[in-house]
Amino acid sequence: MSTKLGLSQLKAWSSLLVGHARIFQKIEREFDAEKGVVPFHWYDVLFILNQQKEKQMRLSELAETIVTSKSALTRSIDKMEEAGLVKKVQCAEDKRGQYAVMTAKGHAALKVSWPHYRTAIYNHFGKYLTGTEARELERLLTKVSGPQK
Amino acid sequence: MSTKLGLSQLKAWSSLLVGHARIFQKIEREFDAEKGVVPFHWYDVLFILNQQKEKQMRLSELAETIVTSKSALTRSIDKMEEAGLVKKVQCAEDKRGQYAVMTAKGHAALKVSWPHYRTAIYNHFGKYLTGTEARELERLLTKVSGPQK
DNA sequence: CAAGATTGAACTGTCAATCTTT
DNA sequence: AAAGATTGACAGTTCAATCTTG
Repeated sequence: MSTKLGLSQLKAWSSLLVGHARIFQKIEREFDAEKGVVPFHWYDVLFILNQQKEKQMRLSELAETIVTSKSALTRSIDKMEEAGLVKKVQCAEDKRGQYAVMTAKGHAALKVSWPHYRTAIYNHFGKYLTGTEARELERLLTKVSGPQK
Repeated sequence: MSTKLGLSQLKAWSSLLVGHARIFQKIEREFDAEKGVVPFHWYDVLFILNQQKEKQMRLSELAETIVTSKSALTRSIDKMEEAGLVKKVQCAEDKRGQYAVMTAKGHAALKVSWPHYRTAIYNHFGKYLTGTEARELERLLTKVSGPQK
C-alpha cells in the first residue's frame, strides 16, 4: 500500500483538524446556560430517532449512526432515560437487543433545542458558504470519509 | 442577526460531523498497540513545537494554536513532561508564563511517529482526494471556520 | 463461539476557584 | 483588576471483562 501523501492533502487534513475544532468550540460555548437546550450528543440521538418510523432504533445501530462506541452510547442513553427523553425497550424478536424509543418529552426537547442549534450552526458555519460551496463541501467530506464500514 | 440556514448548508454541516468522526475513528483505531507512536494530541504539540525556532512556545499560545483549553493543555503537558518529551521552563521576562520546550526525546518521538501518521492520514483521508480537490477542501474548511478570534 | 449490551476501573477533559504576577 | 497557569471536584469516555441470548 502506497503512502504518497501530497502537500495539498496534508494541508487539507490540517484544515479539517483546526476547522472542526474551532467551529465546535464556538458552538458549544453558546449553550452553556441555555434552558431546555439539550447537549449536542443528546440532540444527535433525538435527531436520528426522530427520522425513524416508530421513533426508535436498536442501540448498536444507533451507535454506528452517530459514530460512537457501544459503551459510550449505553451511558448516554441511560442519562437520557433518567431525564425522561427516551426509554429503553427490550427487543421482541431478539432478546439480546434493546430499542431506544423517543418519548413525548424527548420530542419536545428536540423542538425546543432546534432553533438554538439552527442559529448557532448558521452563525458559526452556514453563513460563510454559498449554496454551491456548501454542496461542494458536502461532496468532498463525504468522499473523503471513505466507503462505509 | 439572520438565521437563514439553507438545506445545502445543513447537509454540509452534517457531513462535517459524520466525516470528521469517521475518519478519526479509523485513524485512532490503528495506533492502539503501536510502539513509540505518541497519541494524537501529543503529536500535535510536538509538531507545533518543532516548527518554532528554539523548539518552544508559551503554554497559552500553544493552547490557542492547537485549539484546546488552558487547563487541558496544562494536563497534557504535565503528562508529556513525565514521559520526557517536553520540559517546562519559566519565562524570564514574564514570571507568570511557562514555556513548553521540546526535548531530544520529544524530537525522536516525533520522528518515529510521523511515518505512521502519514500512512494513516493517506489511507483514511488523502487517497480519496485529487490535488485540486484537496486544495478546494482546504479553502472551504478555512473559509467556514471563520475569522480568527 | 459470536453478537448485543452493560459494568468497573482507570483515564481524560471541563468548570470554576485559586494563586501569582502584571 | 486582568492575564498566565494550575488545581480539585466532577462528568464523560475508554478498555477489557462479563453476562445473556443466538
